[in-house]
Amino acid sequence: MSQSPKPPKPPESPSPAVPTSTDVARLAGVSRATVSYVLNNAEAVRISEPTRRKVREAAEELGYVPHAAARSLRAGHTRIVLLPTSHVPIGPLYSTFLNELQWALRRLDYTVVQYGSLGLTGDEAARAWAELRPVAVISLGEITLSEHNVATLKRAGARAVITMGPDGVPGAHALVMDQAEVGVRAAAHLVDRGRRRIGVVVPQEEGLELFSAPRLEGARSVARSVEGVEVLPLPMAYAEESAAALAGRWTGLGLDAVFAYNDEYAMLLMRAFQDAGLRVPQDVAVIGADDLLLGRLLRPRLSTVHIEMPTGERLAGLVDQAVREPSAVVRRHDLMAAVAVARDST
Amino acid sequence: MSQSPKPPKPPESPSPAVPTSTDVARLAGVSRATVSYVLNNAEAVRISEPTRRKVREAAEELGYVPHAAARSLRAGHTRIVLLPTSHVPIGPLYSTFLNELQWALRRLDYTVVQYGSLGLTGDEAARAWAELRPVAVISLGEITLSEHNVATLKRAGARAVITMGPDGVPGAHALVMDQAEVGVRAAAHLVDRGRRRIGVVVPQEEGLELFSAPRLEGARSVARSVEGVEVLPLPMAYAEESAAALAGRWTGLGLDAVFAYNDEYAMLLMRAFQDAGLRVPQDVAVIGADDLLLGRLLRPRLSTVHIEMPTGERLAGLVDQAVREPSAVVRRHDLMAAVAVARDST
DNA sequence: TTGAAAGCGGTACCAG
DNA sequence: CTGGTACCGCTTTCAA
Repeated sequence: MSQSPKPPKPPESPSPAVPTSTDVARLAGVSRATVSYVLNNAEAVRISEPTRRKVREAAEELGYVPHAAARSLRAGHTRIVLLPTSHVPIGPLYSTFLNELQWALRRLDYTVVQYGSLGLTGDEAARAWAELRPVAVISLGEITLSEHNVATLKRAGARAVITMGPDGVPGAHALVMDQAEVGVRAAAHLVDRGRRRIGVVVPQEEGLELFSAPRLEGARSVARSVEGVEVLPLPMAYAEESAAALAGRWTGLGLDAVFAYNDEYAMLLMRAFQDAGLRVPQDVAVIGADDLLLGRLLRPRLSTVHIEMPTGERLAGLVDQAVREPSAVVRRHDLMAAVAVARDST
Repeated sequence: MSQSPKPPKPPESPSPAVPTSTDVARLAGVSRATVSYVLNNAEAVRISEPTRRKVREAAEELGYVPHAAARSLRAGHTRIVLLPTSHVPIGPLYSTFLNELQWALRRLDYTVVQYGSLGLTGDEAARAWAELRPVAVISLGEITLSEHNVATLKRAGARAVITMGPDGVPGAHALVMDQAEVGVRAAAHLVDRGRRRIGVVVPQEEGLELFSAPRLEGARSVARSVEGVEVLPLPMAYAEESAAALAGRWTGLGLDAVFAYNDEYAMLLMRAFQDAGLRVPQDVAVIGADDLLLGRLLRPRLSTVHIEMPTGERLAGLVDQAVREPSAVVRRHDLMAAVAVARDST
C-alpha cells in the first residue's frame, strides 16, 4: 500500500513508535537476551534480583508489550484456533454453543480467529486459513473440506483439524453431530402419534441447508422404513406472510402433520394455522426442534425435539487434547443426542 | 513447551515440514527475492514470463502458503481487527449485528479475532490485545477502557479504537448506541397510554447490565420528568418459574404497566400474567424491546421498542475509513435509533 | 550471571 | 531482469 514517503524516524514524534525489547534492554542497561529471560520468567537461567527489577521497571515505564507475531514466528507455531463462521444467524442453540466454545478456548489460552469464508472453495479456504498457521481448525461445515485440504492445513502446522457433521473427512477428527437424527426423532414421534402424511418445513433462507437438508433426510428415512408414511418438503421463509401463505394452501396438501425445521419456524407456522382456522393438534400436528424456552409460551404448548449439545468446555478440551497429542486421541466422537419432547401440539 | 528431542530434519519424514519461500526458490532455481516478486505480482519489477511460470509451478507443486505472521512482522502492521466478545448470549439483535460486522470486515480483507476477556481489568485486557498488534479494536463495552488503555493500544499500532455505548473515551472513536433511549421510548409510550406506576424488568442473568442498566435509567428519567410517574425495578430471570413468581406477587405491587427489558422477557412475563388470570393490557400493559418477529405471535400482540441498528457493512466501512485515515474522520457517530411500536399489549 | 549472535519467513532496497 | 542482503521482533543456544 502506498506509504507516504516520510522519514523513518521523526525524532520526538507525538506517538513514539511501539517499544521493542531492544528499547527495554537499552533503558535497563542490559542485553535483549536478559530482557527476554526476565519477562518470561525463564527457569533455566538465574538472573540476579536487581537486574530483574531493573528490567521490569524499564518495561513498565515504556509500556512494553511483546509482539505476538514475532514470538510465534520464532517459536515455530501459534496458538491460533481457526473457527470458520457461517454467514447466516444459525439460531440460539448454536450461537450459544459457539460462544461457549470461544470462551473455553480462550481460557485454555488459545487465540480464536473467526474466519468468514463466504464464496470460497475448499481449496481457497484451506490456503487462506493455512496462512495463519493455526494450531487447530474447527470447521462446522460451511466449507466442505477434502482430504487434500486437510493435508494442506496439517502441513501448515495444524495439529488438529476438526469437522462436525455426519461424515468424516480422512485425516480429520470427526465430531459427529448428525442433524439427520433430529429429523428422525421428529418424524418418528409424529408417526407414533398416528400421523401418516408429514410435511417438513425447509427454510428458504440461504445457508441453512447445512441443517435443514439432513433434518429433512432424517424424516424421509423414517418414511422409507414405515409403510404408508409420506414426507413432503415445504419451502417457507422466516416471515409471517410466508407462514400465512403456507397455512392458506394447507388443506389442499392433504397433510396431517408438520415438522417445522425448528421451534421458531414452528411457532410462526402454528400461529398461521390458528389464524387460518385450523386446529392444532386435531387438524394438524406441529413439532419443532431445539426446545426453545419461547416455544412453551404458545397455546397449545409446542412439541419439539430437544437437542443435547456438548458444552463448549467439552469440545475445547477435546481440541486441546488433540493439539497436545495428535496421535493419541480418539478421532471420532458422538456429541449430539436428540430426543422428542411431547407437549400439546402433537 | 517441552519439545521431544527429535533430530531437526528426519530425511523423508511423513509430513515434510511446511514449505517456505526458500524451498520454492530452490525448486524453481531462482532467488527468494524473485519468488516474492512473482507471487505478489510486484508492479515495480519486471520479471520474465518463463521465470514467473517456473516460480508459480514450483509454488503449486510444493503447496506453498505464505506465512502471515512473517509477512506482517516485516510489513510492520497487521490487518487484525480485535473484537472483544461478551460471555453471555446477547440476544438475536446484537448477535446478528456482530455476525454481519464480522462478515463485512472479512470482505474488506481484515482478519477478525474474537477475544474473550472475562475477568480482565482494562489494563490487562489492553495489554493482552496489544500483543496481537491489531490495526483496530472494536470494544462493545464488556471491558471499560480508560484513556490510558486506549493510548496503549494506539502505541501498539491500533489506528482505530472504537467504543460503543453512551460515553466516549478520550482518544477513541465513539459509536453512540445509547440503550437509555430504549428505556425512554418504552416508558414514554406507557405514560402516553395513561399508565403511571411502571415496573421495569431487570434480568438477573449476569453480563446483561451493559444493556439493562441504561434501559432502566432511561425509564427513570421519564419518571423524573413527568409528575406522578413512578418506576420500580423488577429482577427476573429468563425462566418460566421466575416469570410465574413475579406474576404471582404482581397485584401486591400496585403497578399498572411493565417494560420487560426485551421481547423475550416480555413474552415470558405476559404468558405468566395470563396464566395468573391477569388481563393484558387491561390489568397490566406490557411492552418489550428489540421488535422480534416472535413477539407478534402471542395474543395480544406484543408492543415493543423497535431498535434501528446500523448494518454491519456500515460499521465496517467506518472502521476501514478510520484505519485508512485516522485523523480525517468523524470521531463520533450516532448509530442507533429507537422507536416505540404500539401493538395490542399496551 | 550476562551478552553476542543465529535464526524464524518474508519483503524490498540496491547492485549487477 | 535477477540476486544478494539487511532488516522486522523475539527466543535460545553457546561462550565468556
